[in-house]
Amino acid sequence: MSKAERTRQYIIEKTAPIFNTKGYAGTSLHDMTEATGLTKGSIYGNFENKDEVAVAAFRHNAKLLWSHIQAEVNRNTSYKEKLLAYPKVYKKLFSQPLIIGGCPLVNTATEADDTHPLLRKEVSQAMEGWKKELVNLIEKGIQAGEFKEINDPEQEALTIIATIEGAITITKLTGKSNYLKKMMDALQKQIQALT
Amino acid sequence: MSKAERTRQYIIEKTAPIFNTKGYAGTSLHDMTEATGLTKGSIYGNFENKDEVAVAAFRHNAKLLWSHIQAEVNRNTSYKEKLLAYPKVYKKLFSQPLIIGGCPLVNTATEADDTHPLLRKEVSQAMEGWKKELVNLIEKGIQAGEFKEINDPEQEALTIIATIEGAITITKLTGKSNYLKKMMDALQKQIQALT
DNA sequence: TTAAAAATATACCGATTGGTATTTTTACAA
DNA sequence: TTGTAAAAATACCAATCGGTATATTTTTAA
Repeated sequence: MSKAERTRQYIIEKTAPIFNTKGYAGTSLHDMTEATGLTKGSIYGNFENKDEVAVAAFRHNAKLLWSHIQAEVNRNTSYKEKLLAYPKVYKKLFSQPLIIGGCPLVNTATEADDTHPLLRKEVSQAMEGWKKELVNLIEKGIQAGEFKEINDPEQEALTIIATIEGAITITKLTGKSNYLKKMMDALQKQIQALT
Repeated sequence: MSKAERTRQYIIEKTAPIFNTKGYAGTSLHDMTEATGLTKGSIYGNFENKDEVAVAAFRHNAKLLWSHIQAEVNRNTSYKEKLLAYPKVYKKLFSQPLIIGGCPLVNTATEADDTHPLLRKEVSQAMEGWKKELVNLIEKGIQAGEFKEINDPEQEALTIIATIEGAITITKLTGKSNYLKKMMDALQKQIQALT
């Protein structure tokens, strides 16, 4: 890895938490130089502009969260247990944050949808990927005879995502971790009901 | 209503949609003068600072949404139908937006949680109020014999809110209105299951 | 109708914004 | 070890940021 590649990675890692907490519009170049200890010249030597850093930072955050979830999903063999990995992971995610500032999908989605087409597309693709993964787990679960017949696996997948995303929003806002627990418990029951 | 009071109201009404789409950090004084046709001097003659306008704008948006929902809730007499008013209203809210920029609760919550204590408190109170209202409807429904015994009405209320908030986020992000329909259909089924 | 008060506009402030041209330093291959 | 290319720092830019003191206009009550 060349010096430039290392610096690029370093900038992404240091700025990613800031973009996730302050948002795209709320994060300034000054925030970025402060977090990295580098100068503007250095940052702009490695990135075209703020946009490019923001997109890279989002990808970094999303990848971090995704691999963390996948590790828990892959730990289980049954499709039911694989699905249950989601509420299990998210239940811990508030008290033991993997990524500071909350879920990058929710944060970036709400800010970028009206204002930042590039970032929006990025988040949208991640969201669709997540949905696809859940639909896949549900369909495989049906084929394996674990789940009963479900007319619309996509509906089920979307509802699971919505509950998780909504739960994170509510919990971060109110600061009440028992709210998160209650909602993830409800989600567990919902998944149990698929069998 | 004095001239000042009318202007104050005018500023709130004109800036509220902008704050809801661009966010607090993303809305500039220039945006505000442009939307109102007024000058900075005029705005600052009626408001202390940008914060005060932002809070007033949020309250305006939240009130607009709330009264719209309550109108639909109050149209029904049974508690089940009152609860079903929520998915019914939100199903329409994407194609026929009442407030441009989406749900002010989600938008403001995700931006303000880490950055704007004043606004955060405001949104948090609105969220708790919504939860309280749902818990109330569920408990009354149990008392009236419409719903079966539910150990934790708060859990049910929180999950309903999470599903709605998550659904809005996903739909606004992807732009797919059939996603919203599917999730609200699922929510309807969930409410039906309470009986 | 008029004069004081209230509301609005004008003109300005320093600080910060994102971004860049140029110089200096550092990395690295020969 | 040294020369050169790459990377980083410095110094700067115009534009915009939120905010304010002051001047002007418009309400509004007498």
